[in-house]
Amino acid sequence: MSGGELKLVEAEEPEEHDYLLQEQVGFILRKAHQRHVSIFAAHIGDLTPPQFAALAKLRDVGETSQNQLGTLIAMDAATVKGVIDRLKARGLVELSKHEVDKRRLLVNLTAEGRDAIERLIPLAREITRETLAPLSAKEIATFTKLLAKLA
Amino acid sequence: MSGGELKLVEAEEPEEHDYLLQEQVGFILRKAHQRHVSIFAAHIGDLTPPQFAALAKLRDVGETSQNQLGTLIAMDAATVKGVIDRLKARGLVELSKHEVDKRRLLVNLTAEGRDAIERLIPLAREITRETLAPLSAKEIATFTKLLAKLA
DNA sequence: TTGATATCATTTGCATACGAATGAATTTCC
DNA sequence: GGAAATTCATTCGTATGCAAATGATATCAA
Repeated sequence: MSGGELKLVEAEEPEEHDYLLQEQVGFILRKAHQRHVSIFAAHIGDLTPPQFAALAKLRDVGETSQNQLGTLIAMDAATVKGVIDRLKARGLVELSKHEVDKRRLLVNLTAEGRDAIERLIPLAREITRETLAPLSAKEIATFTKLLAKLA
Repeated sequence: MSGGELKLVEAEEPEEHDYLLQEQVGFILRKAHQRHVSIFAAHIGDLTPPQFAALAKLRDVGETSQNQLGTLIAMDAATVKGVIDRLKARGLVELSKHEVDKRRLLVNLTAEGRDAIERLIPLAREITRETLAPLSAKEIATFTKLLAKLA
């Protein structure tokens, strides 16, 4: 009977597993993110992706509260504080108190910060290009659309 | 002349930017990863994704050196050390010295670690399912294939 | 065989990332 | 108006993640 034979074959490969880490989205997502960060670092060595995100968003929206900025770039309050502290220490952003709502800490680009982000944006375009380089133009469109659905 | 009118319209929207952070792969990749980690934590609260990855891979390959394990789960030597230290402190893995090559530190699951990973794998399946829930079956196949190309 | 290289692991330093606790200020609602 | 709930920000603790330096061991090659 084939049932008996199958059992014999299985006994010869007891290490067969039905759960493969390499196939789980979470694991691949983590690796893809790692690769992107590595590409980023190769092009922009003196700024991290979160720091760049903060500057780029401030360029978009102008002065905002630290918390609001955090929401816009998907960082919780504790994380965004550290990022802004470091940008402030480097003179790329400046902080001020909100006149009306005394809880709020306003963040804005300095002249130097504005120069920096304008200078870095072409490099950021290249980083995006290089990150997506393994895909064709059509695949890029598909991938970006699906990824956005998951984010 | 329409050229003049266009200039006027542009002058009314001086904040127009040609670089949008929300559209960059790196930024969306980071958000998608964040969402996955959040889903993971909701299902498996007492283990992080990297810790789970280490256990799952040890289940796959059996005893290996710490460095080799790091390669298999995409972690550098410094990071994997911290992960293994914590798993060892919780009794889920055990360490031993390689008999021949004295540089190597062998890592293996304990009985408790094996029980834990077997128990967690069904939850991990559900985590993968929930992470991909915004996509249809066909989209999942496409997305996974493209994501793997980027990782 | 020995000197140069390479590999394995550890440590240090820095930068996210987030939960939880805290305090200050504001808003809501009765 | 005032208590309760909410919002903004900070701090603490824990856990990745990686570069760089270091030390121990192993391998390679002249």
